[in-house]
Amino acid sequence: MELSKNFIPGETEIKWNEHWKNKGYFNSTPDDRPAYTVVIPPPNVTGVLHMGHTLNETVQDILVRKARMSGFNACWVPGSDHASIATESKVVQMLKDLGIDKNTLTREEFLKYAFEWKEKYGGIIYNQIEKLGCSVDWNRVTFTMDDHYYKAVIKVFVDLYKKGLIYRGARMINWDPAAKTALSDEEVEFKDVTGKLYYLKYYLDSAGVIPPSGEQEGGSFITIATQRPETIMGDTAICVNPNDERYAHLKGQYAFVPLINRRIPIIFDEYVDPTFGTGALKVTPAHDINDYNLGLKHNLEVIDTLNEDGTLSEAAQIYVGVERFAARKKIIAELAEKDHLLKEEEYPSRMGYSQRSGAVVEPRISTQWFLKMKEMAEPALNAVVGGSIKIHPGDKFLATYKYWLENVKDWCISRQLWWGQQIPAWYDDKGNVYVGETLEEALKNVSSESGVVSEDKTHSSQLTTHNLTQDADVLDTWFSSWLWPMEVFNGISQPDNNKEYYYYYPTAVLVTGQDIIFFWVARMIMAGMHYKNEKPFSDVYFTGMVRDKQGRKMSKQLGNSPDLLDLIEKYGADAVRFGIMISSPAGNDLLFDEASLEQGRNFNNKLWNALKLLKMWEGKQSNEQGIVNSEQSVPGVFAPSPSEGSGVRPNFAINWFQNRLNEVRSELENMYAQFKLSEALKTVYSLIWDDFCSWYLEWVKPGFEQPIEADVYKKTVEFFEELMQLLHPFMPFISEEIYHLLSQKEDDLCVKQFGKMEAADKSILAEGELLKNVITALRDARSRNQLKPKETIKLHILSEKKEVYQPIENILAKQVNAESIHYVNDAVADTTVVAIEKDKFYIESEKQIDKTALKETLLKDLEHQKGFLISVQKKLGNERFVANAKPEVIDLERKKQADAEARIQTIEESLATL
RNA sequence: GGGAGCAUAGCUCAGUUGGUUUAGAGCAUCUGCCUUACAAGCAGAGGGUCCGCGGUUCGAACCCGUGUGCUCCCACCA
Repeated sequence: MELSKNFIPGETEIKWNEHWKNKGYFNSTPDDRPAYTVVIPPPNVTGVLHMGHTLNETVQDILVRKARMSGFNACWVPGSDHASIATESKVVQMLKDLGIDKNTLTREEFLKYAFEWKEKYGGIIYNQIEKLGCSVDWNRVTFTMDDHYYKAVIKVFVDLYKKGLIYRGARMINWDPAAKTALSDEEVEFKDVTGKLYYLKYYLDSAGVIPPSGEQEGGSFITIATQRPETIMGDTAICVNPNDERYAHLKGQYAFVPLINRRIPIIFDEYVDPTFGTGALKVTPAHDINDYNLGLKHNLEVIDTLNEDGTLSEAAQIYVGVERFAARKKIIAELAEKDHLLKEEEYPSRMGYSQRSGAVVEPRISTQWFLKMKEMAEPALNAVVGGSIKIHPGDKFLATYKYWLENVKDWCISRQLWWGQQIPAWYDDKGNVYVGETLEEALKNVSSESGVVSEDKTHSSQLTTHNLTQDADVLDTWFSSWLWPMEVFNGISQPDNNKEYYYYYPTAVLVTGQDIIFFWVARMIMAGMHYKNEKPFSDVYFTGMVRDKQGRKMSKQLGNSPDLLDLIEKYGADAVRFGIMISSPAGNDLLFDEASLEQGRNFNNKLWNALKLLKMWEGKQSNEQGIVNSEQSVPGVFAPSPSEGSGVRPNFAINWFQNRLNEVRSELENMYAQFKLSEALKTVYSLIWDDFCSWYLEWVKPGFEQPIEADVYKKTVEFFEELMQLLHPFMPFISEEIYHLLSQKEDDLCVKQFGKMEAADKSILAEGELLKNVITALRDARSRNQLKPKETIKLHILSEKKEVYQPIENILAKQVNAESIHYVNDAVADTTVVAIEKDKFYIESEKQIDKTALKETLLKDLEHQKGFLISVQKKLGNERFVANAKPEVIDLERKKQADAEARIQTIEESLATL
């Protein structure tokens, strides 16, 4: 079989994706094995996967594949989120481009467009997930507006309403004037901005009757500082601190709102900070949460001067219909003109922006539906604080989580949109509310606007379904996503006798971004605790944010957000997965650089070439399995003395690598347990590249034109297979491909179970290290003496423990290109000497050696050793150290001392021979 | 304003309850190699006052205090 020069990912990926799918490997049904369930954080249905998703999905796939290969019934549920605001605004924009105004459509017409849009673009993310190699169960695809899911959301709403946890009321909420909907507190993002503080004159009504004219002179006034002069028309009071002597004389007085000359009272409240601004505050209950509270306390009128689209309303009297920020400019100009503007100054402040539309959020009083959070929060808090849900990495987020839940406010769950689950509440013309999963059911559950649920038969008998109108609003997207881990198994819609629900829930681990800890993670825990009295997942793994290599957030404007499919096209899915994982320290932000994908591609190539090497050997094996004696041994393969009794002769390289594998497998288990996936990948990478390719394969490599011993070949193939298995969760395609190319097989790697773990033999590993050190040191010496790789040397070893070197001398000779190895008892003249521990290696070559350079190297080493010896001696000379330190620590120090002394002696002797 | 976290090689990070050498890895850099798997490679090397200061300890990158500089989260001061 002819193998291509380099690994070609494209075809391989398609081939294995199809094969895996045909075999149904990733489809899960409950069985006797323990379940390992992961639910994907559902991406927006019409979105595309960005690098953050790529990281997320890769992490999940690694965990799921590892579990699948470790005896678990792995089930990874894919799906997508209807993302009400995001999708609706996209659809509205699409309609606009077609020349259609949403307002001219009926709800049904609009939803028809929206579903068409969803059908058209909803498949993109699924395609990307598949291309990336994600081993999800495609039979379980769930969308948050699927029929059963829709019903589940409605069911939960009705249930919580009946329990008195959901209520409707007029409150100050965050209003998005662009999307024209209410937002939850979490959907508002604050940014620092430099605003301006305007100092305005409010003339006092000393006489109590006559409104001052605009150009009034000499009249007394009170100065108010405000950032938002366009809201003055909504002012209904001026407030000062009762202890502020400057304003004590204003008790019972009134002032006039500039421009419109409305008369407002001056009130006193300790809320006002006398040291801030002028110590006097204008109170606008309709447009500021604090003012709203003050208004409630002092029974002030509420004048809403803004329309829902952010333009000034009729109530403003002036600039009606003008957009709020344009109105601000005009009002400032008019205030200045009419001598109401004393001064303006720069002022740093924070402004709230809508997470979705980017519009500046307007505090607004509005009637909305709310979920009481205190009751929901406590079990969710205990689940994490009590340790039954573990957050990774560490407990970096524990404090944040705890603080949020302890101070959580009620959740505004209604949205003035059409795309989503419509609130199952109906109203009659008397203001009564009927809540139920269906209209018929709702009729049985009438309640007054603010009242409690009652079974009022008189109402229901008089009313028919025609008299009622359903609430036009839909529910917040997160009010559906918080049921995700349950409802993907129909746990809410059909909880009874639901085998799957009991088998798969709670899920194993949730992998998500730390930015949605409140939106989603905390609320899923709430829903889980409330409806199943069981956590939704045992572990939460937070990935960091993906940034570009300069540390900037990825964004369309900057053009630094690469297209996933382009990257897969260019480097291959395995390389993309490798690249993003290798640069991804758990929980920290990741600086994305295409260079790491190149590294992944290069790694593919390395694997491919190792495969090619083995395929070359495959046809060239010696048949005398286990019979060849050491004198006739295949060059390059060391054949040590037969092990007692067995007749099978272990080979040092094989023995060493077997133990390296054992050692690394146990390290990997620890890393997986701690979700240190990036480190795990690094470990596998290094095991393959360094230990296997650079050392092991070179050690067992037969000489030119020589066959490889059949046993050795067989073992090497097994090692390679085992390495592919370790690599598989990270790089599924190439590992599966190589696994099949190595030998004919019936099974597939993606479902091959890991073998038993074996303990590693430390002494063999130590011997391997010694061998590597000797080889490296000798190569370094060669390099310093400018010996060409082809120039051979004669190696003389001066050691008290020949028996250590004899078994590995074949390997050693080959690795340092020595034509012979001799053991000596004295220094060899005119050679380069290398000292390792207590042993000396003399390199004899035809080339003249550079004594100066050699001397320099030895002196440098000597200096280092002496310095080290002093530090050790200092320690051991310290009585208190000897008295207090643990015996094993002292022994270690003594050994260090002895070693250092021996080495110093070796080096000095070597110097003497020069 | 409240809270959390970070600071180790040019860059990105490891460094397990304080003692396995005078601190490791990958990338980048430098040197030598077209060696019959791989130049997307091989071999080798250089590079660090573990942010500053103080303390605890026989012993500190690690624990404590303090200063400096970053990052994030939360919060209604006009």
